[in-house]
Amino acid sequence: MGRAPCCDKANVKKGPWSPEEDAKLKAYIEQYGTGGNWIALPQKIGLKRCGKSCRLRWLNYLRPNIKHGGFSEEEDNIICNLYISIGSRWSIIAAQLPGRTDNDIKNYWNTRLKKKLLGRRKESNMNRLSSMGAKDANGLEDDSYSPALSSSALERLQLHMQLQSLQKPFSFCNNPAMWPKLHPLQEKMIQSLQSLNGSPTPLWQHGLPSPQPGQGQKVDHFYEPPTTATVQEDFSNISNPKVNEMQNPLHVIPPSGNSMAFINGNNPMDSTPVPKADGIEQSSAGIEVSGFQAELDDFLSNKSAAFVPQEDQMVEFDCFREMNSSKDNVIWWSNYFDAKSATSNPWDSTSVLQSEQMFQDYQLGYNL
DNA sequence: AACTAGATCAACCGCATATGA
DNA sequence: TTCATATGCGGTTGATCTAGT
Repeated sequence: MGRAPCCDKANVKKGPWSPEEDAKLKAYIEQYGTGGNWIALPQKIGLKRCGKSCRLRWLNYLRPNIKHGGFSEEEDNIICNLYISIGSRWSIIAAQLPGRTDNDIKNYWNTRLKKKLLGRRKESNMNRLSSMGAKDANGLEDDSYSPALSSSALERLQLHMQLQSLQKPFSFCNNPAMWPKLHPLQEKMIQSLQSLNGSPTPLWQHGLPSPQPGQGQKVDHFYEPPTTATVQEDFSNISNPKVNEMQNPLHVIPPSGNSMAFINGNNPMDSTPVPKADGIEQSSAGIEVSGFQAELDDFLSNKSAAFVPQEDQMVEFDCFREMNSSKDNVIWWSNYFDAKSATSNPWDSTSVLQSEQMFQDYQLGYNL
């Protein structure tokens, strides 16, 4: 027994909207609003459309102040930074870009920005490889080790970054007043973990920017570039989920639905063969690690320039430089929550979730 | 001019979550 | 608390456009 359809598929028109349909929907909503019921809306208007389709059409195309195309470099930068930080959570990303819809951003990322990133990466690696003779240590021309930062590697890199941000779970927010309150039991657990770690620093403040003089001031960075050592530590931790979980319970916080697949112990670096993606699959975890590690080292040798760019480290992963990335460009993040009011408008239903949803995610982790 | 491949983007689909009875 | 329904979201599809041959 499947789920009941949201509408009578047989009597519902699909495909592109006609100008007449657009006009009807727009006029009705502007006059009466949605009435809080999208499903009933098409009947009221006399449209042979599914309610979901009406909603989508309104949100993505008809509502006021929608911008299409012509993404600015600043917007590119925000999208890239956010994607790397939180993954494909388009609604949250869209909430930071007034007038942009999640669908638009998603399309833009998938069709252009991603290629821009990967393409630049490929170019730079090709250059490097050609200078190295394009052969590995064994003298083999190894197709399986793509000179480009493959999408899977990028994904894993993203996972790593998410992992890092989980180890520093609130590094996105520089204002302690906004840090969520922990359950007393959780605080106790963290205290005991601190004593386990022998760390005098509150665990969850590791990696947080140093306290700034005065709350609400702009911060220079929100992301502490991982060192190779910390990366290796991460993966060694991952390879032992139990220990990992004990040492760092925050690893179990899922930042998004489509990532952190190793939460249940299915970490990407264990010996289980991973699906082949972009020719990077290796039969042995060691090779997999070394391949990815090489990419990761390579990337990290640039000190995650996207976040804390340094002149001499921006040669390869320089897409962010192209987008005028600088430490100033990540300031928006410190104002993430303040931006909510600025970017919300009565028509922008997607803005509503924003920070609440992010906190829900983290709270979910705490509730585990 | 005709064809093809790749790029783009609007729209659909199914799932997860929220909400209310 | 449970269940049904509505909503929101991200992934995917397919029609259309564009550039190259």
